[in-house]
Amino acid sequence: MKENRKIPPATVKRLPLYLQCLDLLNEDDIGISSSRLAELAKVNDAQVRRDLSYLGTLGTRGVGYDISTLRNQIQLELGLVEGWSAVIVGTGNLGAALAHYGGFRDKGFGIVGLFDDDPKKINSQVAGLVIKPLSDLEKYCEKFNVAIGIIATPGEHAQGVADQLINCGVRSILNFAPVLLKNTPDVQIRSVDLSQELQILSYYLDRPVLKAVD
Amino acid sequence: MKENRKIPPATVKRLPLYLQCLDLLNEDDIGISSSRLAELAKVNDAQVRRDLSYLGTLGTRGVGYDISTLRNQIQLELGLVEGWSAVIVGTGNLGAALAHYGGFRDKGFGIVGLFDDDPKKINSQVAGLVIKPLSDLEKYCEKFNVAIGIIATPGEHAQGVADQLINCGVRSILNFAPVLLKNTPDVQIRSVDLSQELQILSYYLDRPVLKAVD
DNA sequence: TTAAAAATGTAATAAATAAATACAAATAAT
DNA sequence: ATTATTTGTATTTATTTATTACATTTTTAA
Repeated sequence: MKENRKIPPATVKRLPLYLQCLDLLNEDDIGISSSRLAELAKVNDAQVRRDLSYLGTLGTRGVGYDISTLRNQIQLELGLVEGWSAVIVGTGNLGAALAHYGGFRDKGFGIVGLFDDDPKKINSQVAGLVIKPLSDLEKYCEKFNVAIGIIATPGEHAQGVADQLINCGVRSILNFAPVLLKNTPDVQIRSVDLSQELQILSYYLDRPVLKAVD
Repeated sequence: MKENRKIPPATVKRLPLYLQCLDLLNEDDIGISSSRLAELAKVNDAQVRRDLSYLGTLGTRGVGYDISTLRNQIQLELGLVEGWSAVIVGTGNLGAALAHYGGFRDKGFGIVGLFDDDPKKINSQVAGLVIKPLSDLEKYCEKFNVAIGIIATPGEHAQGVADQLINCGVRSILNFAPVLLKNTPDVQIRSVDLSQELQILSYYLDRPVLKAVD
């Protein structure tokens, strides 16, 4: 059980970034300073130290941080060592892209099931997994102790799918459908809306002076 | 030319959301109050009024907002009526998914080109578009006055592609590659890192009490 | 051995941002 | 004419985020 240290959301968001930056370093580097990491991540060096301090006392004064310790601690804090299982619901182009996406496995997530309700797709394979009907969802969730549901359905089915996932005990949802899902206590929902991202970009298109944040 | 009203980033981020909510309304509804819109978008009603006030005086006191006026003004402000052209670079699963994704066209963005440097892919078709080599990028950007570049390549090619896009006059980039792109003056870069999203979700997995923001 | 340089950890501060409150002004309904 | 509704916005409050500053620790080098 993790301690109940509360890490500010802005910091949580930067932790994966730091992890990414660490991967850019030479294999044989063993230490890194906050200022170097700050440079790679494009943030202030005090910010790096403050962020990392939430994970404990990881560095050595006058020396810096040990890279592998740092990597381990960030992974630990983010919960990347538990080997969470995930399912993908919706196997259109986006669902298929997500199923093929190697970045999930690299970070310790295992895609254990692909679901769709189109009879033409059921039993066909994508990324080495057989597409199953949604009626099999509960069975899978129990069998694999699925923690994360990834929704890649059309908007109109997303809420129904979310309800089913939650019903099967899934506590975290990554939603790619362009809808605002109802939020449920104790269920974490994160949405990525591709079209909204483009719309935001569009606002700044005319305005080279303004600075987009986030 | 748009006025130089500066809209707070948080508001800019909610505008596409309001647009999405308006699409949920009945065809024959003609008006909506800030409180109803707030309910749909799950924000405070004063927040809605404040956000909308950045676009001008759109509502009528005692009455509410005219839906079509609202929709038009938000679209105008976000620059969704200019019909921006976009290209997608990288035609793996994600690139293909993006090419097929209807949400872009719905919002007025036109995908005018698909690029890849894999000789096996060049000249094949995806979503009705012929995949072209990167060497054709400049020609396309001129011909279609491309404003937006969408990067869906592996991480290691992303920076090079970004440089090429910028070189061709593209001022806005939506990056799906898991790398932090160098930022260039007057170029807007927005990144969506699928794996990072999942990592953030993972942090909150154990901690049903904590609240994820953004 | 001592002093200087390098680097972390964190308290304190400052800045930025966002949300909520409150209410005058305008409109509609009765 | 009166009451209810609803916007627009000034003001306040709260929250979050980022920065500064510096004591502390370690290493290096004279």
